[in-house]
Amino acid sequence: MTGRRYTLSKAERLSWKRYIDLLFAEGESFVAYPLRVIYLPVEQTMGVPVSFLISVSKKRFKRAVKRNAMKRLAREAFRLHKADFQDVAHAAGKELLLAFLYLDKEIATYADMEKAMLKAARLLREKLT
RNA sequence: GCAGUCCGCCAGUCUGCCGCUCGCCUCCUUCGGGAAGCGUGAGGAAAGUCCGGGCAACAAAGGGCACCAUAUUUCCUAACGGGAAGCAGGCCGCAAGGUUUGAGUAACGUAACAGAAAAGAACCGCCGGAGACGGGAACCUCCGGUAAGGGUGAAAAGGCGAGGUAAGAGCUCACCGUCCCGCUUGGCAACAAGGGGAGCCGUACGUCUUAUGGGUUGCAAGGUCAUGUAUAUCAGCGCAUGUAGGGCGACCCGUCCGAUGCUGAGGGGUAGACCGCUCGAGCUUGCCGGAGACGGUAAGACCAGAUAAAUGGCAGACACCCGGCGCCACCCGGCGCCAGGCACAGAACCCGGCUUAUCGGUGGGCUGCGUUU
Repeated sequence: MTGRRYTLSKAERLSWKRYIDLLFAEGESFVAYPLRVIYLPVEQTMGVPVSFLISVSKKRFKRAVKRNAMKRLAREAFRLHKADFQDVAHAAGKELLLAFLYLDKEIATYADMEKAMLKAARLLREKLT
């Protein structure tokens, strides 16, 4: 097998209430518009280098279809650039908990989302090194 | 052919790369899982959560009152406040057809503005009589009759014609309308048509009355397993001559109970996992019954089960729609190029409805108008 595999397993999706509470309580945040990123480096617990969640507020998109569309876009962007985040975590010697909150009130395109995700990875690298 | 109307159907398609859910199967495994292959994966409204059920937990002797909902007839259905076909009245349309209302009225209340008056109605008008003088007429005043006419209003005391009268009036008569009937015919029925009788006490809304129905909460229901931490309880050990402390007792003696520590067992239970969970008042096709909603029957297939919540992203091609330009054409229109658009909307326990949102495409029935034979 050559190159990276762009998969996204269940373990990489943050779903445990305990860790979500921990992340929102103790994590630090910055904005890579239209995303707000909340992050928290933790000791080896999850078994994967990076786990994440995406949230789109009901306030900004009333219809479930639009919320889902934004979450899918963000998820795709993360999936295709997951390696960047994994490198950061590896460099810091810890595991990363991440939350992406969508801030805009308008529907974004994939290109916008990809740009935001790359920016987020870059900023995160600066913060942790 | 154009315009309209009703009932249906569809809800972009294909290819490549990357990815997700669940199932089957093979292999690997540090038993957590991982890898390859095959299959599978949103709607007509999945929506709003407005009705009705199933299912679940809890509650519950029986009856009455109150509260809420419903209210023409027959049928359909598991059930419904839903649906089908009717009935009666109103409104819209040339028509096909659409739309809306529908238990009862004994009693009580309200009916703005306008108008004399909103229920036992005289403002104007019409008519008669009386009033000073021989009589008459007009005007005026008073008394009385009159609901035909005027005007107001959403609504004015059955309509219209004739007779009748001082003028009028169902006062009388014909027709129409209304109400009544142990009537006749048709219809399961609401009701319709006919016959006979009555000279004819309005309408809307609310209170009210009658009939029928209604226990509460919802799958975050409810159940199973249960790591870590703390802990009820029990056992053993330790601490005591059974200590500190407490009960009996006025007090002493006595007697009974008995912590705090450690180890183990262990009930409830948090995170989390699993069941509930998807085979069903189901779906597809055919046939039969029915005017229809719908019912019956035969065959076939298994058709989402996610859970910080899968069904997606990127690229390209085609189809469709709208706009612009060019060419062809008498017209309807056709072809090419360019740019843009391609709806409403995402299962969350499951069904039956209702309501609301929706770019567009398409099939059939019927109606009106036009044309041809």
